Amino acid sequence: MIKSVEKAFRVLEGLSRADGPMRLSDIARANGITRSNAFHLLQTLQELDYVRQAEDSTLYEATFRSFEIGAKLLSRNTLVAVAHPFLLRLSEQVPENVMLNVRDGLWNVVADRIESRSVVRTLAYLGARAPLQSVSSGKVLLAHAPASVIDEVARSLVAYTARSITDPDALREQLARIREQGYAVAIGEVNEDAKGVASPVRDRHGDVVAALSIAGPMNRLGEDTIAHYVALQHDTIRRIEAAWANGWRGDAAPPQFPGQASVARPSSA
Amino acid sequence: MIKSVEKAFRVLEGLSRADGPMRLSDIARANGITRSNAFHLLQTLQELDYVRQAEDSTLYEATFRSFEIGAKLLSRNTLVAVAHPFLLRLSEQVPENVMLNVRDGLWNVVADRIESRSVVRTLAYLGARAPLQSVSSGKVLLAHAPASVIDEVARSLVAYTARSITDPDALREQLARIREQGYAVAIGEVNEDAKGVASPVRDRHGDVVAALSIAGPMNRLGEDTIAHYVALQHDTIRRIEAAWANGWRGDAAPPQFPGQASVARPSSA
DNA sequence: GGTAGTGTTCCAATATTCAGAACGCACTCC
DNA sequence: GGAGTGCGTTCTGAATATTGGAACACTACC
Repeated sequence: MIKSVEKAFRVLEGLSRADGPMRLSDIARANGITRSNAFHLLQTLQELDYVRQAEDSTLYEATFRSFEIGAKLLSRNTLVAVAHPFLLRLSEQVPENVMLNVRDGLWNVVADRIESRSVVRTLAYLGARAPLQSVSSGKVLLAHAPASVIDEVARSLVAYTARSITDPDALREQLARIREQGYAVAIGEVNEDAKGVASPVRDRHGDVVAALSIAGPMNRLGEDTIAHYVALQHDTIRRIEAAWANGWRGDAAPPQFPGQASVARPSSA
Repeated sequence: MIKSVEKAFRVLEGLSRADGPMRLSDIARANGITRSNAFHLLQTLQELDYVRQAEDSTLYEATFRSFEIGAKLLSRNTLVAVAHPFLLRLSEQVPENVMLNVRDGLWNVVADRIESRSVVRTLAYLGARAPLQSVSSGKVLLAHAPASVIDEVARSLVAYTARSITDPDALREQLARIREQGYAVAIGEVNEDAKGVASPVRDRHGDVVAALSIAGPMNRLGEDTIAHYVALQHDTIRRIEAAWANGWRGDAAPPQFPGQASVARPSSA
């Protein structure tokens, strides 16, 4: 573990989480490092363009460059591009957030999302992470994940709310049921008032690569509604899979500009 | 400039740009470092959860964690959240990509985007960066940026295509016109076949904080169409500004999970 | 079964990084 | 107005963290 690298990322993460530009001293304090150390780290991050000093001020803030790394990752994911219009269509038929989720290690990540037009809605920011076992889409992804992943999750179950699953066997049973019925439901396992339904999206080999989910406040998602949403999801997924299988290969590489994350050339060879 | 930090970011950027998992040796070569050095860097990034070894393989790939940093940045931007539904509405009236852009230093960044349903469309992945002077939204943002920013851009004009602006005075003139007429057009200045229109979005103080843009293939965007789109944009922007000014304060903080980018506590105080 | 390449481990040497002190500056509070 | 506090930044020397190279076990390919 290279220490300075760890510190740099911690500092950057801290800045991205802050709700405004931060002072050097506070950054140093928050990360338990000296001011001069923080200064060096920030200067480096600044040269790399991940951090900027707010205009004519000495405060530091994160730039959107870090967004670029992750976004590039997503744009490579042709599924997200293919699915987007279908999500839109689905979103028009449903007064809740519609999301496309992928598994990232032991996490559920929101890869795309259409916000509901309702005023009351659940939180679902793009890129949001949640433990696999605690959200509906995560359960779907987990149910179809390699055994090693399931084992690891089962080994480390923690309760986030009263409804969280904590018994490994109960989890495995639930996953089996999800595989059988083709969808998963999560009720207030992360957020007390939230409820969600999710169904698996498969690639042409039949492997589950994503989960389409609909989530909203508990009281709007009764049993009948859920059943209706599952039907809508399966219908949408059928279309997505067809469009994807139809050889849609994604856009060509986006244009590159100088200074934009260029690869260092090997100096010798 | 802390070298190990720089290398770490270069490696991560490289991985995010690659179109699949990479081998250690190739990573080392691509960054001009030794294998053992690359190994240490990757191991660190792995512990920090920015990099993962593809299942039962020795290949390395970037995780979506980097996406999280950037996404958090965006989610903090309440404008993006407020504007999203309005972008959707606009997108229904227009067969092109609809984008919300913000300025990040000297770059135009796509902060939100609704993809067009048309088959032929321009590239617009979320988080994409382009030089300010070369895209329509960037021109709008530049036109309303502090003088220091304009100066810096004017000082370093480079031609990306034949149509790129290279004369500083011409640029300033164009910016003045943009401020006057309330919108900007860019024609094939980045991508030969692409054309875009953009208009400024202001906060309650009247400062320009974003640009709403519509972009598509050249042949679909004639003069009349442009005029029509500008009208639609201004209409949409009026609604966005109203909704935003109406004290919409964004969602509460999203739930946090352990292990998720936790802040190191100061050890002493 | 040799050769070439790999990912990984180990070690020692030194270049790199860091803590601390020092400085000028902007504030605040008497 | 002047002492005092806390700031961002610079500098320096000490030492530690980082790095390159050699070595290893493995695999893949002739």
